[in-house]
Formats: sequence, C-alpha cells, structure tokens
Amino acid sequence: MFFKILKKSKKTKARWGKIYTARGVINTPCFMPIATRGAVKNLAPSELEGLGAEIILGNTYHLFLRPGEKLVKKAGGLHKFMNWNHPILTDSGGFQVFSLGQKKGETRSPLLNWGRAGLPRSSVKISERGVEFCSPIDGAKHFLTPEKSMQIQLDLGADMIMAFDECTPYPATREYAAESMRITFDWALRCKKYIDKSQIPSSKSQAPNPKLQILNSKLQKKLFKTPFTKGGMGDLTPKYFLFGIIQGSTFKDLREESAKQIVGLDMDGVAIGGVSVGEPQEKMLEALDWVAPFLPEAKPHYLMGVGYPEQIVEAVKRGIDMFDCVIPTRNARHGALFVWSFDFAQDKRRGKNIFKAKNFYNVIHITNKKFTRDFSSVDKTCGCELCRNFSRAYLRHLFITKENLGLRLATIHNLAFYMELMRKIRESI
RNA sequence: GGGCGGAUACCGAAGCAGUCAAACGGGGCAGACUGUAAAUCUGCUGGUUUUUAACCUUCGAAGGUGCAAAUCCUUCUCCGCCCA
Repeated sequence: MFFKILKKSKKTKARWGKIYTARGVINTPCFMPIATRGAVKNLAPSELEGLGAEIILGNTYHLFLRPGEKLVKKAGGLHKFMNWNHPILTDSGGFQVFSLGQKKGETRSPLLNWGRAGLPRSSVKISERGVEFCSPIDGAKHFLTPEKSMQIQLDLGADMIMAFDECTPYPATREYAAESMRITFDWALRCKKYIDKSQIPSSKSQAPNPKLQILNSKLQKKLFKTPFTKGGMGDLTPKYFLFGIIQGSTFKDLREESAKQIVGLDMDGVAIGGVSVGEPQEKMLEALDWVAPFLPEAKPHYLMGVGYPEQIVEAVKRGIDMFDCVIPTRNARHGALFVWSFDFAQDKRRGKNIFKAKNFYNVIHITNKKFTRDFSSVDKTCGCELCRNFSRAYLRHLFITKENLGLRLATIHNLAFYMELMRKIRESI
C-alpha cells in the first residue's frame, strides 16, 4: 500500500491524495459505502463501481455471526464471495458489541445505556481479555477478543482491517473514558502483535505476480524518489493493513494521550473513533482539533462513522482522508434524499470551492405530499440513474407503494451525491 | 313472508351503561436517522381554542329510559345468513 499526498491545502490541514493497493487506487479524501453484511443494501457491486466507489466497508461482527468467517474464507474471501474486486476495509466489531449485544428482555440501565436505539449494554461484559456478548440473532453467547477479531478479518480477506477497540459511549465520565482508552490501547497492541505474526511473509507471498511487480516498481519510481518501505507501505504485495483507533471521548488530555499511544504503534493508518455516537457536532470537531497535531502526515487518517456532508467537509479541513457512514444509504431507504442546493457549475459566486460554500445541500423527504405532482428530477445537477430517468413524483409513488425499485434508486442517488461530494472536496483542495 | 346476526372514525375491527373522542391494525400526514439488530423508529390522525387543558359534535336514523347511553328499550333503514 502506498499513500501519496498529491496536494495540501495552504489554509487548512486538508490533503488530497491517493492510496494505492493491490486491488486498486483510492482517491482521498474518500467515502466508503457500508456493506455491513457483505452487500451495500439494495445495490449490486457493478452499481457501486458505476457510482465510482473505490472502497467499501464490511463488518467483522455481522459476517462472523452470519454466515461465519470460515464460510467466507471457504468461498475464497469476501471479495470473491460478494464479487467486489476493489479494496475492502473491515470494521473490527468493536462498535457492534457495544451497541447491540443485549439479551432479550433485559431492562435499560440508564448509566450504561446509550444511543437512540436504547439498547442496554448490561449483557455485554468487557474485560481485559475481551468482550462477552449475546448474538441478537439467536441469543447465543460469544466471546470476542482482539486476536479473534483480527483472525476473523484475516479470514474475510479484507485489505484494511481495524483494531478491536472499545467505542466509548457519549456521554462518558472521565473515569470511564480513561479506562476505555486504556483498554483500547492494550487491545491495539495485541492486534498489532497478532497481525505482525500473521503477516504474509514476503518470500512466500503467493505466486509472484509479474504484472504487479512491474506496476510496483513503476509506482515506486513515479511516486517516490526514494522507495518508501517502512511498514510495508512501499509495495503492492498483498498485505494486511492495520488501522489503530484513537479514543478518549470528549476529554482533551485523554484524546491527546490516546493519539500519542496509537500513533506510537506505527500502524498503517490511524482512525479516530468514539465519535458520532450522539455528541454535538462541536464536540466532534473539537476532538479532531485536539488529535490533529499528533496524526502522522504520511499515513491515512480515518474518521469513523462520519457523517453528514458538512461534517465531512469540516473533518477534511482537519486532516481526515477517509470516511464511512450509514447516512446516505440508510436515509435513502427512509426516503430522505440529498440534493445540491445550487448548481456548482453555474453559480460562480458560490460554487467554486466547497469549503467556502455554505448550506450547499438540502435533504428532501420524497414521501412528502408536495411531491405528488412534482415531475421534475430529484436533482437537476445530478447525473445518477434516478435523476437522469425518473421524476420526484415517480420516486414518491415507488416509496408510497413500497416498490423495491424506489429503495435502489434512492440509494444510488444518495451515494452518487456522496461520491460527488468527495470529488468536489478533492477538487477544492 | 318468518327467524337470527350485524351496522363504530378514511378502511378493517374492539368496546356493550359512567374512567369513551372511543383500544388495536391498516391507510394518511410529519419528523428522526452518524464505525447499520434500521425498507426502521417516533409523533399526529373528529372540530375549535388559551392545545400535558377546556368546550363542541360523533358510534346507521329517529324517539325513549336513566343523574349518566357507542353500550338498555321501541320503531324505522340498510347489509349478511338460515327457513318457507
């Protein structure tokens, strides 16, 4: 994996770059559509490609429970299983264990509970060793450890894998946040150790791929005057790329300490977690500001679970390169569509630089009555399948009548919007 | 012609004397959604207002009993089913 920064903003910490992997190039800042259970809901991989998605996110937790990582491995890995030939990043399952592993009939614990889903955490038992939780599918008990999470992700065959962390809820007490951060660091160490041990030995790295080797040396020459080899970043040999996750909640010193700890592990990328868990946006940006000075310039920075378009813009300004979020896909399914509020190509005053544009988008609820007779397209400036071919009135009709096509078209549109958003961001840097 | 059963808000359907403007579904309207237990969830859905409260009008129609009726009685209208 190479990460090459092509341009840096003079005014902000924003960077435009490219991540080169054995499975393809990722333009950054990038948005990763979420394919939790091995599919971006309602979309085929070919459609994702058509939208310009370069990397998607899969999930350890869900694929572990169903169909099981061993089955995916037997299928030839997640890429082959789901027929997606571009990079995949897998989340470690840390987030899920804390958001949903409760037993049936358990009551809420106001102290431990969090999130709008109101899911109690009391059945999740966190210890130094790992996490015990109950499957929401059949109630079976499972024990997830950093090592197990790593092995699952290796079995899935992801290109980038996330360290197993304790996603600190919001709000959290200082004590909780500190303990959570400590465990996250300890687990990150264990993850790194496990991955280092499991790393594909370069001498044995499958059958040498001549094409890859040529591309490899070309890339090295092109991108770096001196080959960049540290941490295996300097070649395209299949390898597991591990991201550590910074925690520390809303406490400045904890976030700084966590950043130092995680960065100190010298992993392939750095993620900021414990964010977008219900905290106000200012708190999230504040956390980014605290952490920014510690992020290694040469490595990709990934802000987990974020977010709304304006949050992504703000985060890019603070040096973030990678994003993932359920918002575009979930909102699409719920009939909430992202629409540009003006034409960037036409409106010279507002449209040039997305960093300067204010209120650059709106969200419309397509099921609203006012769209019943609206035969215009959802977004005139959008070139997606929905906007090219169908009207708001038709999409509304599909939603009202619960026709599956509506979900698909809406998902395509919202992802197209996010892809376009990232393109505009890159162009603005 | 005779007998039985039914008629409740946009639809379906509970309620069968007071705590009923009336449960529950569906439909409709609006909103929420941030490392996806999420094609989900929440609120509203007779009217008006000073909208965590008050008043008015509603349970096929018209009368009646009773302090009080969607609930009991009488007649009528319509709809099922059964017998001639």
